[in-house]
Formats: sequence, structure tokens, C-alpha cells
Amino acid sequence: MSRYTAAEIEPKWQQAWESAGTFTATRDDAKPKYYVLEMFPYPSGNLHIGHVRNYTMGDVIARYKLATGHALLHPMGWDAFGMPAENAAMTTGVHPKDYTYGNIAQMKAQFAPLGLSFDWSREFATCDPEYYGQQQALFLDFLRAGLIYRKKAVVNWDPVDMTVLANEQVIDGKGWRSGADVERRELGQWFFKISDYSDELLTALDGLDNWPAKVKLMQSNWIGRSRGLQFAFSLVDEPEGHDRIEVYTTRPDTMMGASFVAISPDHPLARQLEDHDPAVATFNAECRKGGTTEEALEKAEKRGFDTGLRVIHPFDTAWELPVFIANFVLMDYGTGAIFGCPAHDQRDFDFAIRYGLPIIPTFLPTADADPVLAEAYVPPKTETVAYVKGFAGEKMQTGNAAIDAAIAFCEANGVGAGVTRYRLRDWGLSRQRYWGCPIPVIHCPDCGVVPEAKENLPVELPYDVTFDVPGNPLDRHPTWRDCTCPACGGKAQRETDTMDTFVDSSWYFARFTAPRATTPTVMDDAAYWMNVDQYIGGVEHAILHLLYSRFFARAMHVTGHLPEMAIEPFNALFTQGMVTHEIYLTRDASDRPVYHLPQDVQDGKLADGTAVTVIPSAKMSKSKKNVVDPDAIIAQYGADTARWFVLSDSPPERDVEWTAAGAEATSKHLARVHRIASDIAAMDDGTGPGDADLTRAMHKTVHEVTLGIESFGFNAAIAKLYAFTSTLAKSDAGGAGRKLAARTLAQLMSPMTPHLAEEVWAMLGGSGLIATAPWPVANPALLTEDTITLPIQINGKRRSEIAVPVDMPKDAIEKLALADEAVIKALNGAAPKKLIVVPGRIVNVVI
RNA sequence: GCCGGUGUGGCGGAAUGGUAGACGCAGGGGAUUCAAAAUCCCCCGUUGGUAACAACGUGUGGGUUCGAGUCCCUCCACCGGCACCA
Repeated sequence: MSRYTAAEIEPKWQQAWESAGTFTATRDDAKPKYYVLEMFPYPSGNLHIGHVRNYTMGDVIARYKLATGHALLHPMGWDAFGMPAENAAMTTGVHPKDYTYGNIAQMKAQFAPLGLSFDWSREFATCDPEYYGQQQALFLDFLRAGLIYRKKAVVNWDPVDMTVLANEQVIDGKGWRSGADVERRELGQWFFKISDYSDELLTALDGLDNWPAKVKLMQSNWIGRSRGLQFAFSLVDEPEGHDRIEVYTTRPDTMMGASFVAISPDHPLARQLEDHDPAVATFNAECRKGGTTEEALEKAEKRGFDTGLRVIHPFDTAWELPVFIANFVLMDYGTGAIFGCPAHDQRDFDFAIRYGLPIIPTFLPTADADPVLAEAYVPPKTETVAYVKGFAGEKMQTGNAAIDAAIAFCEANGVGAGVTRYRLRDWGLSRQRYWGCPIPVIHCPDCGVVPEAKENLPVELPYDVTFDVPGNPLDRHPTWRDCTCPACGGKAQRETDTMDTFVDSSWYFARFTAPRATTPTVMDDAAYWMNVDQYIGGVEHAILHLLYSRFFARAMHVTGHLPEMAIEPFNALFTQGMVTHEIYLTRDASDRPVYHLPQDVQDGKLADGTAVTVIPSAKMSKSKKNVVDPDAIIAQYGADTARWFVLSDSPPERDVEWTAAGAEATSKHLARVHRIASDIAAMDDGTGPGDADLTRAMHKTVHEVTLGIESFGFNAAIAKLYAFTSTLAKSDAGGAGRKLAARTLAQLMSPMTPHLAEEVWAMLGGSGLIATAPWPVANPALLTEDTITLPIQINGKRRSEIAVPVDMPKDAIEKLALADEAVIKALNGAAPKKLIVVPGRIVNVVI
């Protein structure tokens, strides 16, 4: 009897698929097409167990769709631009290009033994000039179509290294290398006009039936449509060029409770004041310290500066309000100015206490409540329950209706206008970095900003750069910057900013439909393969990547690069959980964190006995070193074991904490399947007493596993396969029946453990490759039992059970239930208060 | 701070509002063996009880329902995102 040796069978079948071209995407009009895509990886150089889980899931879907008769597209590529390559260049001196392509080669080699059904003939990396050149072509088309523009935007500025920092590089408000206090500084940048699509991107979410509700909700909140009032406060003493302050509020019903106006330190008025008043300049400079993230801004201590300016309340010319500059007002949102209503907003309440401002309630929980508040009273948004001091002295109720009424009242009285606003901001794509797609424009002293001519694309990154000083090496490259203006032919300079790597990943799915084309896409191929039928990736991409891709698909349609049917590029989305692991940490002499790999930690200690701090499970990341290397598991047990284990261990949408235990058990199970199959292969054909039972169990399993795969219930499907394996092992069916059952088992396992499945299939005389054998179909007649056990509850607690024919009518079940011994005893002669019979489910006797 | 999610035995987890704990791991017992490995069989939420059985039990506290892990509200803990990490 042969033994299960993964190391022998796995390369053999990988070779067989390769030479048969099993997974080469081929257009075939006789079949439905299916495009399955997993979010492509950043080539860190090391495949970790999270990748294995992610790509195995996609592989299961891909193999299942192939077996159910689809023309399959299942491509793979590399999201290859980004900061890590530049960081490596700075720390180890390796060139980002060599680093990246080296990592790609290494990771591709790690992918090979997993037996994934990728069509490698379509592979590309986003750092291939053939790819980013087409991205530059898209940029030029978008620019021409008015989808890209230039404006100033804030960045994190390291005043010591004189360089722009990513949010990740700002730690507690300080630069990660210099340790200097980071400042917010404005820079001219390129922007995609994604805000033009706010409403479209929001309403189109409704059509995404096969997207997780939580992702649609997150996107919806991110876009953040709000209805509010925009109006202006008149300034009492008008500083030069300013006679009013425009504000936007979603709570116009609280206007009568206003007690101050606050403007952003970046508001034009604040900037003007700072030019004349050193105290304002000092305050504003203080406000500009720290990083640019919304989190940092929101968590910062709320501070204000009284400008001494006063404004007039629009409904009472005698009512003057002070104007503060406040660090919590953001120039990017609304108008960069707000009015504060301390009575009904906790942040404003705290601010009012701090600066001695009045707290004027316009609503109270009840008509007789104390109007002196101890904390802000936030009235319910949707219900109309509170007592309200409304406009012009009358009382009204709160809620959305009141907000609408407030807008109407203000409009009628010539105070502002109701407007719809979106939280979504335009997408800044400029990055002051080397390792990205160069922005193909030229700055000409005579013509200004001039797009590069398409025939000059790709604008390739120069190789001869150095990373010995901070900043973008393109800025100090001796010759690359110099060029001729495409418009006037005079001397000019290239833009040295490169594109945000989110641009790279916003259209790669479209590029896979024609990866070698000399245009970004080919309409005919895009029309055939798009959309992605199933997209799979981490929930951490639920907002930005997916929103940007949805925008890009629309922009590509507008510029003639995608058909209209592809403007929502992902038909179905599955967000898989992350593989997490504990983080092991020590501190160096200057108290900086030093991370350690799990393999270097034993019982909470390093090899030299140093105790490590254990941080609870977190997303695996290279920088935190909490990664698990799948190579060792594959070497010891084989790919099928690794694949089965990552799928069986927990539901795919949930995070899973990796533990080494369990791989051994999986390996034993696969060996058991192999052993059972070889025993069955040796049997003579014929019938046996267990034929009917085995057939029934087989059809049930086909049904359940098929449903499990289609609904991403991989762990539950695997549980059914365990159960069926035991059934088969114990069956006394004849050889013919058992061979069929074993072949079917192999087919059902084939998406998860493709190599073992092929081996078993061949052993049992299956024809051709199991990968392309038609998927088994369950006979519906064999899926139901003749008799079922019905639990009987008394007052909702299970007390007994009865066996009934599956189609027994309700009244017959009632009679049978009332005749049950436990029920008779509980009733004690009395009639039940209520008798609930749910056919096929349960009986509940209420006493 | 804001937005979204998750919480069930020793562990991973299962469960269209209908028998909570499927399946797997770990653990215990047994068979086989000279012995072991491998394999096969049985037990396995907590407490009480010889047992039958009973009570309790799905993060907390409430609610809706004949019936709640599942629906609603409150709170707690953890995870993800917050626009320059990818």
C-alpha cells in the first residue's frame, strides 16, 4: 500500500496542471466567464501565513468555478511601488528596484509550491515601466478630462530632515528619524476630483448586492452626505478684506444657542491676523505642530485663541459673539469655520467652560428641566421628543424635521441656504518620493505646467540615484529633471513628485484583462472579462482602496478605457480576516522598541534569556516582526496540509491567531483520506448492504460542501468533509459505491487540497484531471430524511422528543406531542395555554 | 475623538429566531502491540447526583418573543480604518 507523501505528489500534479495549461485564461464564448481576484500583494520578500490564507481562499473559488464549467481568469501580480523599498535603500544601500525585483522573485518562488491556480502568463508588477507608463497615459487622459487639478495641501514636514513624512513616520508628533517636532506645511499637489463623484459613489453602493453590508456602511459614512445650513456671520469691525465669516452647520436648530465662532488656524482670516499679530502667529504655529491625521487632530487638547474680533448673530443685531481661532476646526471640512453651541455639544461645552463663554440651552429634556447644564445635552437626532426654544421665540420639537424647518426658516429670513455637503475630500496623489510612478508633467518657465507628450511615455525612473540624504533623490538628480518643454521646446524641468501607490492599485484589475497591451486597456478584452466576479481581500482596504478603485473605474470609463458596464468593477466582495500573532518586544538603550520574530522567542524569552514584552495579537506586519513563515510548514507537511489548515481553522471573514498546533492533525487526516482511498481502490466492484446510506450521505455532503464554498463557509464545509470521511471509512457499501463516494470526496476536497485530490482521483480511475472534471451535482430527492426527531419544549425548555415522518401534518404532531409522557406529566390534567408547532423544527408547549 | 466590526467549553469554532457547543485540537479511558510509533473505539461545558435527572451556561445589565448566541437598548473589552503604511 502506498503512503501519503506530499513531497512526491505535489510537484507531480503542479507539473501536470502546468503542461495541460489548466489555469491559462482562455476566452470561450460557449462558457460563462468568471474573474476571481485576490488583492495583489506588496512584495515584501516573504510570503507569510496570511498570504497563504488569502490566496488559498481565492484558489478554492477559482478551482470550484473551473470545475463548474467557467472560462476562468485568475491572475496575479505585484503592488510593487512604495516606501519599504526606499527605507531598505537608506538602511542597507540596496537600490529600490533591485530590492523590489529581488523580493518578487523570492515571493514567486514561495508561491510555486502552494499549487495555486494563477495564470502567471498575465503577471506584472506596478513598477514595470510597461505598467506605469500606461498609468501615466491614464493620468494625461484624466488631466485632459478635467479629473485632475492642482492645489495646495498640508503635509507632515520634518524641519530637521527637511523632508515630507508619511503619517506612519510621525510617532507621537515627532519625526521617526530626526525626532524633531513635526509641522504641518502646505505644498502644491495634484488631486483627483473624486468629490465630483461623491453622490454617484454613494448612491451606487445600493446596487452592490454582493458586498458586505459593513463595507457599504463604512464607505457611506466615509463619503458622509449631510444636509445643513450655510450662512455667514457679519464681522463687527471688518479687518481688511473680510466682512463676514461663512459657516456650515448640520445643526441649524441650535443656532439660538450659539455663543462663539471658531475658525481654523489655516482659515484665510487667521492667516491674515497672524501677519499682523505675533501672538496669533505663535498660537497658529503651535496649532500646526503635530501630524496631519484626523485622529491626532481630534485627540489633541482643544485650545482656542480669542482674536478680539466680534460677529453679529444673524437673528439679533444686538447679539455679538466672540471669534476664536481653534485647533479643532479643520480647514479641509466645510468652510473652515463653525459656530459653537456649548449647551448641545460636549466639545463646545468644554470649550465654553475653559474660556468663560455663555451656555445657552435651546432644548431641554423636559419643559421643567434645569436650564443650568452640568454637561452638554445632546437631543435625539431622529426622534422629536425634546422641549425646544426655537427661532423668534416659539417652541418647537427637535429631530430631522426640526432641522429642515430651521433651514426653511433661515432661508425665508434671508439667512443662508440649505446645502448638501460631503465629507469626502479630493484625493491627493502627489508624493515627494522616488519609488513610485513619475507624474508625467513638465514645469516650463514660460508655459507653466505642461503635460508630457504621450509618445514620450513612459517617463522612466532613472536608476542612478542615491539615498544617502533624506528627501526625494529625483529632486537632486543631475540630469533627469532637465528636459525640453513639449509645448515651446524650451528648457524646462520635470515634475519630481511621484504618484500615491493607491493609484497603482486602482486599475490593476482592469489591466489584467489585457496585460501586454500598448494602451492601458483593450476595450474588447475588458468587455469580455470585466467585472471582477469575486474580489477577495483584507477588510483594512474596505474604504480607501475600494473607493479609489470605484472612482477610477468611472474615470476610466469617461476617458474611454473601460466600458460602462465596468464602472462598478467588483461584482462581489469578500473581506477576509487577518492572520494575527502576538508581538514580542524589547527596548534598546535609548528605549526604542526592538521587535523579535516568533521563532526567536521561547516561553517569553529570547535565546539569551532576555524576557520579552508580549503585546496581544495584532495584524501581522513586517515592521513588528510578528510574522509566521509558511515555508517550514510546507516543507514538513506539504502545501495541501497548509491550505486545509488555514481554511479549516476559523471562519474566513474573521481574524485568526496563528498557532503551530493543528498542522499535525491536518496532515494525519489527509493521510487517512489517502489510506481509505487506496484501500477502496483495491476492492472489487459490487454492491453491499450500506449502498443506500452511503449514497444518501454522499449527496448530502455534495450539497453542503457546494453551498459552503459558494457562501465562503470554508470551515463549515471542511467539517462536513471530516464527517463524510468517517462515514466512508465505516461504510459497508459495496466496492462500486465506495469508489464513487471516494472519487466524489476527492472532488469536493479538490479546491482545498488539489494535489491529494488529483492523486486519489487517479488512484480510483477518474478520467483526466480532477481540476477540470465536472463538479458533482446533488440529487435533491436524496437530501431529506423520511423521519425526523422533533424536540418538545415545555415553556421554552427542551423536555422530550418525538420521532415523526418528515411530512406529518401539524395537527397530527400536536396530538402526538400532547400524548408525550413528559408533556402529560407537566400538564397534570390541565390544558396547555398555547401549543406552538413549527413543522420540521420544534414543538413548544406553554403551560 | 469619530466610523465599522468582534465577544460561545481548556483551545479554534458550529448553530435560516427553534435541541447551544457540530467538526477539529488538547485531555482522559480502552483495543491492537513483547513494547512503542501508527491505527481504531469510547468519554469529554459547569455544578449537584451512583444514576435517571436537575440547576446554571454564549462579554455586562436591561428589553422584545411561546422561544434569543441570533433582534433592540446600555455598558465593558478587543480588533480594523481615519485620507502619505500597504
